Amino acid sequence: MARKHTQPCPIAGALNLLGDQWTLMIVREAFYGSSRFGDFQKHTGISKNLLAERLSMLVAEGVFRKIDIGDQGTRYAYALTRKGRSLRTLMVALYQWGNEHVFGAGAEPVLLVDRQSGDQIPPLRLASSSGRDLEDHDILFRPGPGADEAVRRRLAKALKDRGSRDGA
Amino acid sequence: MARKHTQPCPIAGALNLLGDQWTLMIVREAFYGSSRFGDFQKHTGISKNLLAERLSMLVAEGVFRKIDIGDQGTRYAYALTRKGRSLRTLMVALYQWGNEHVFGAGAEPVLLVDRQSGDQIPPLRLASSSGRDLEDHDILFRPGPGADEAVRRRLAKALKDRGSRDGA
DNA sequence: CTGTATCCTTAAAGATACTG
DNA sequence: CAGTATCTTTAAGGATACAG
Repeated sequence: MARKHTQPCPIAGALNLLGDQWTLMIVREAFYGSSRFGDFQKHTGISKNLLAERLSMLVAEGVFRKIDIGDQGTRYAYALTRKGRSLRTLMVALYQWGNEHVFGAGAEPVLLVDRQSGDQIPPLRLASSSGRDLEDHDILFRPGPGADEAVRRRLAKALKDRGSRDGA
Repeated sequence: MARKHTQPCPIAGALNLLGDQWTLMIVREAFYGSSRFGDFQKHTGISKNLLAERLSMLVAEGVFRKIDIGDQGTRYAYALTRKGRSLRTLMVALYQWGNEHVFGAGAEPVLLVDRQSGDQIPPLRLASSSGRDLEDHDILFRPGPGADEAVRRRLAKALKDRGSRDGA
């Protein structure tokens, strides 16, 4: 990561934590059941240096917690916290996009299956509170309580740009 | 990007394209309505060098398409393709995770709102084909048609690891 | 306006060796 | 096993100038 984004933006904020080649690979491994330093290293191919730095960052950020599992402090386990487990949706979105658009139908490397039914998990569905399907056009970006002036201006301009685009 | 992942894995594949600090910021700008080189540059703060390289990569990968808008080939627009627009779900997952876990309730910089109802868009819901909510525990990772031997082995081990963890 | 070409600086990644 | 410490290499990022 060359530089951190400073804008108050959920995308920028999430990318500051997760936006590199390794972090989400480590999280993936955790979903696969890895919990030990060596497991993460072996399965991702990351160097020990980087892995140590990323894990401690993720622990500091509350995505993993580090658990001492005895043997006079020479063995530890890394487990996803609630915050880490809540990356589930993001991971599934990545799986589904990668399967469909990087590898394509018939070449999917990993399928997500519902344990109970054995059926494939259907694509994440973007829906309104009433359950209606939403397209790009239906999504509006509004400043939230954490927005600063710059974000407000940006979103106001976005509204205008998209308005004219949709009119064209 | 230091190195591309080589494993046949949807996460690795998606990360090869999107896993850096800038690419998804550019995509975000496109969702906000930007379409011009200068717009992307101004709103993200990326350097011209990098932006040119990223945009041409994204065009080559079919995420954007480049449109000549006259003026003897000195003006272009970049528009998301269907592949690019299908990043919508991933973007929403990032927005929602960033809002909730990076900024937190009451400090969300940008809210996603349904244009028709004006209501906030509810969290993406991970559900089975029958509509049942799915937790981490319910997701099984199965080798797909594009899996190689390494992936099959990895997933077999994951099944075992998670099995024993769930039993503990 | 939309880039390309260079150059320069910094930072990330990788290898190796070592420690509790 | 789970790291830390160092060193070297490589790549990414940024600035500036220039061109169609």
